[in-house]
Amino acid sequence: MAGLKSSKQRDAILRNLQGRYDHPTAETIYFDLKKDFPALSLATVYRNLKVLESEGLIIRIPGNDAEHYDGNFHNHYHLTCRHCKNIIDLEVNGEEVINALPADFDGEITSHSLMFFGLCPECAKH
Amino acid sequence: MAGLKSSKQRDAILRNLQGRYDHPTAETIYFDLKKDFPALSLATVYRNLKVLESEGLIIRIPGNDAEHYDGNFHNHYHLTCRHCKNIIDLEVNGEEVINALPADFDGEITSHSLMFFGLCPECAKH
DNA sequence: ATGATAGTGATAATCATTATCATTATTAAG
DNA sequence: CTTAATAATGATAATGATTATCACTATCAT
Repeated sequence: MAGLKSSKQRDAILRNLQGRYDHPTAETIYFDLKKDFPALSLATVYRNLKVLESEGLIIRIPGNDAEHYDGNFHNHYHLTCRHCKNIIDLEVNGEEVINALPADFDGEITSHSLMFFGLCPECAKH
Repeated sequence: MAGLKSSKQRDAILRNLQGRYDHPTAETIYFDLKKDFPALSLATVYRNLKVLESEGLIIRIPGNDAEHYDGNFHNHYHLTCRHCKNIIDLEVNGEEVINALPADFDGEITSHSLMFFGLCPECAKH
């Protein structure tokens, strides 16, 4: 990888993200890792989230307030619930999403992110 | 509409957004409307973009830096180009996107936004 | 071992977005 | 046509997430 040296902090951030199924913000990860790395700096978390994202190891989910991150993106289809404001994972047939693109599109697609808006099953019950 | 009074500024913001096919930020709209409303405040633009969005008249496209807005969303499928950083519209078969949802999903979907990442046709040519 | 360079922690700086507030515009009712 | 209620505005201060900076440390190829 182009000019990247390994770092315990970066590894820990990636492992943290891969070991959970919610979509934390930089700050959430920061407080979480403070237990293992008391000297950890918030700036380091932000820095490495950017690096990990550009390496394609995690994805960024733009939220209303802060950026959220996801380290388990075999599927990255999300629903933001307008009631409880949570961002939940959705199972989606990715094949069909790709097929929705016109055949003559001549750009280059490396990934995609499908975001649904509405109510999560929990809130839909009222 | 619940407790909304009409305002020239809000109308102008909506018309501006509907009359263009790029995806401007609040600031871009602000400078654009300054010509017609010299006294316009940036806060007014931000305020009304929020109102218009919650009324479902425009959509918000989270960008890398600032929020972008779109007033022509018969389709709201976008590609963010990793090279030129532009956000361009894509023609997409929305039917197939909806079909990608599992039949037994019991939440409620009101809208969706499909974002592709990669290179726009222009940048793909190098 | 060592030199080159990427990474870190601390903190200041940035800057998009919000909140506040006195004033003005809009609207419905008398 | 007043008037009272309240939403909207413009100006600006405040907020808060993200970045930049910098002195120092860790990593790694040679």
